[in-house]
Amino acid sequence: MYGQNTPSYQLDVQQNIYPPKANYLSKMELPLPLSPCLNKLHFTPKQTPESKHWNLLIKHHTKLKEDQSILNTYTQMESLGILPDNATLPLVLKACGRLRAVDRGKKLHNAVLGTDLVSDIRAQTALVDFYSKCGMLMDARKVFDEMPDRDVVSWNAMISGCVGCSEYKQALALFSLMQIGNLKANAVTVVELIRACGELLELRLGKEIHGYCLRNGLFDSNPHVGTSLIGFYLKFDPSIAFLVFKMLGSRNTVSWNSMISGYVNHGDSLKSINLFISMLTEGFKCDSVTMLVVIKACAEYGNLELGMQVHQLVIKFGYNNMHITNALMNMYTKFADFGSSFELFNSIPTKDAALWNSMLSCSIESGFIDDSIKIFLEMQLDEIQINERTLVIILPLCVHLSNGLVNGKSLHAYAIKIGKENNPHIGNSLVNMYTLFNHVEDATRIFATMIVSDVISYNVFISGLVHNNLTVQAFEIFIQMVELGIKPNSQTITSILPAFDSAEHLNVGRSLHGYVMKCGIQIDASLNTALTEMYINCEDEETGRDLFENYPDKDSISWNSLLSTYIKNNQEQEALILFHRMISRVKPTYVTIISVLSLYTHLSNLPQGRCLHAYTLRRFSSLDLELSLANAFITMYARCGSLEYAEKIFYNLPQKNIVSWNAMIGGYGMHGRGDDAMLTFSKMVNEEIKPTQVTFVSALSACSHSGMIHTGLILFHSMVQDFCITPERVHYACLVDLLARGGLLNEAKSVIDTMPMAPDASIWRALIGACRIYSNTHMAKSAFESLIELEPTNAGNYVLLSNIYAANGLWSEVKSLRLIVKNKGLKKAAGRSWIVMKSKLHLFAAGDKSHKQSEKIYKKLTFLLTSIKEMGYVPDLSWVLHDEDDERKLARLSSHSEKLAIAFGLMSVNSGSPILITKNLRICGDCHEFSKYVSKLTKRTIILRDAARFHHFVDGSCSCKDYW
DNA sequence: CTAGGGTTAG
Repeated sequence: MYGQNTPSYQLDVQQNIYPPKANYLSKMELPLPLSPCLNKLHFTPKQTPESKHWNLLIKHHTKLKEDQSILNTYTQMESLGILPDNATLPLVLKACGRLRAVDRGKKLHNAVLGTDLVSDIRAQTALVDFYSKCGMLMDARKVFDEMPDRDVVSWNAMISGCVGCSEYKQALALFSLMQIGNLKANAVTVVELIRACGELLELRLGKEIHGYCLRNGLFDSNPHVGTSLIGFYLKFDPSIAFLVFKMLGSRNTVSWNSMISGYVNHGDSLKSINLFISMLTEGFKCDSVTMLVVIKACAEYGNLELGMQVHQLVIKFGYNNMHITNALMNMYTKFADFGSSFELFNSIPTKDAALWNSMLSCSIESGFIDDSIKIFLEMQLDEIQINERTLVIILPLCVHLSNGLVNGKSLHAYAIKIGKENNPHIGNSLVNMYTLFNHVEDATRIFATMIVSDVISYNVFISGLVHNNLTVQAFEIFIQMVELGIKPNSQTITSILPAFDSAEHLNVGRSLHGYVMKCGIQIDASLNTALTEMYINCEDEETGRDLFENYPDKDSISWNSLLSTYIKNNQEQEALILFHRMISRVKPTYVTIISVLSLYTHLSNLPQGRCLHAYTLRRFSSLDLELSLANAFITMYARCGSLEYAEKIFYNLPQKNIVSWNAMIGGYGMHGRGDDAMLTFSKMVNEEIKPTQVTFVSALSACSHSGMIHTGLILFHSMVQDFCITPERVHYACLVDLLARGGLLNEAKSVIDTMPMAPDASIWRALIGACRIYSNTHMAKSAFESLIELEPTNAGNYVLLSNIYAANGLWSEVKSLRLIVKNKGLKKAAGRSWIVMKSKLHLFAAGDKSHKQSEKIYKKLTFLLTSIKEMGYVPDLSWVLHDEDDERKLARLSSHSEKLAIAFGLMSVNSGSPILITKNLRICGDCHEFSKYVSKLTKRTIILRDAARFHHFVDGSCSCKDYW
């Protein structure tokens, strides 16, 4: 049977001619037909002359490291019934092991069973190697145990197999057995043992092996030994590793690389760069790995120039593999040179997942979320398998997407599909994602099923709980980790401290501070910042301040944090003083600018805002580098009354993101320019930017402020139908506001009654506000009852209803309302108006006489009132809530804070410039009329920002068309 | 039978 088949095989072989080219096939000596009972064996174990050629061929491929060719050749041999000889079998098996060709290897094993190869020590060793490389350690061990005799190499193969299969303890146990058998370990043995000790973090044992090496002369016998010792000590202490490195007699490129990379991984990039320089000056050859490590060091060290020099070296030496390109990309990303990173990416024709992942990180880092999503999709179009690292990179992006939770969940499903749900990094990212979406239950479930819960997992979970205000749970998890012996690090404390943020938490906060000192947790800048914030929030400002002032290495984050704490606590003066101290010491970051900007925006301090703009252009060279900064300036200019500047920045942006568009649409809306808001909205849609929930809030309220009821309704429907955005409570609030202010009170009410979630206070307030315009006291009263159920202690709510009663002359109702407020001990916020002159803030309260020029201001005010009365102005006393005689009411009305501010503005602002006034509450109706008349009388433009919007008073009319 | 190398928490 065998003989008959032979000719066809000959043909096959001829088609695949290999060297040597001798016409060996014609000389082929056909084996004798085998007896049928031996059929199972299929091959003859006999060696034939031509089998020598095949074996040579295998050796040839081995030399060239062509594993696949080895297997192909072996396939040919198999079909010819030729067995590899004693020297070749190990080569084939090794190739099978490297290629994880389990079936081929097993088949080969079966084939040699019963042949004399079984008793060959090299063949058996090769089987041990093959099985362990394929992860079949039990099979490997079985072969090993049944071996008739073993030498060091067989022991090494078994030990190495154990290490390869992460069975480190078994590897060490084998070493003991070896010593009992009086067999001397060689360099290969100790290299594996050192690796095992390293993986087990067994410092003591590793040192013993180190001693064994020294005693047995293994330390300098082979550079692998020293290098693996360096790698081992690097897991504990780079300075010990360096001692070993210095003692090394036979240093080679790999040992240098190991030490250089060790320093980088320990965050000591400077040492690693210096070591690289010594390597060059001592004349050692570097290779592509050296460059790879040094690129990482340059990125870490943060010196762009050095990094570019290394890049040039890479080009000069001609190293370009994907690893190098990837490292360079990451370096440029770290330097915020996203363009270079992108260029490198494009320069490579075939990209693997790791390169795509780096491209994704680069894009995310550059802040363009939409581009990042595009890259993620392109990556899949390029048929790149999304791996667990991709997921870890992309998951944090979900929080910024309009359908983020859905996207996050499908990524979660994908992780399960590719069997990576138990990957600790995936677990951490998922816990993080779910907590940010306030899905604490999902996060808790994932955390509970995580196999590896290290410090990082605990930190992520704790900060997630803190994010959800679950202080008690966060603290419990903290206790749990301590009890489990997982050492909290500085980030753990940094994560948990924000949970303790009021005076009653001071003791817990202090004890955490004590814990830090007791455990010797290093206080880095961010932990110091967290402690500072904790003390300030817990009203121990002195300790907080001390911590801040005495910390030597304050980074910009420390400054930014205290700055924003002051801003949050309305300590404006402290914030500004701090800002000026800061900029003389460290370079402010865009976070600094955004915080200070928010302060100026809040205060309507346009002059200072403009100064900050100029300062930023000087310090940051261009706003384009940081889009969020540009967006913050758009908001600032819009909210400080200068739409012109906002537009200037907006239209000059080389690239806009969704926040830019939202800021501009919101800006137009606030100024009552609904048409422009809608125009901008359609431009945005035309540019294929997908509007988000936030966009619709801005756009809907723009319609509302401009009385564009019809447009608003269309927009609301389009949001659901065309943009697939499920309306949230805020959107219903906009809708109610839109309808109610347009006079469709019943329709507004029916929206409230049918909306899928419970209305909140702001929705009821919108309805009540509209009831005032349309004098519907009945609906106002019932809405009010729902409102105070939600917010019983907000004095403003009572004032709102009281206003309506007063306007309709229902004085007894006004009185009883005031009594309720008085009995409950509620205080309403005082009305304040201010004007910024030459960066100085002039603040006025009603009836205020504290201003330096008070006398002149009142004189001016009296003059204005008299003049406009002649033009037809009639004071509307219904805006006075106090039940007094008309004379007192008039006096009160005449000294409202906005009137004082306007009078002062007219006296002090250059004619020609508009007068910019800001009010903390909504403008009073009488003051609104007053402003219209004054603008006509004085031919000045008055721009007033109240709590809801802008009013531009020009020549007797207001931009809000009395619609507010 | 053996040492060093790219992308992964906020």
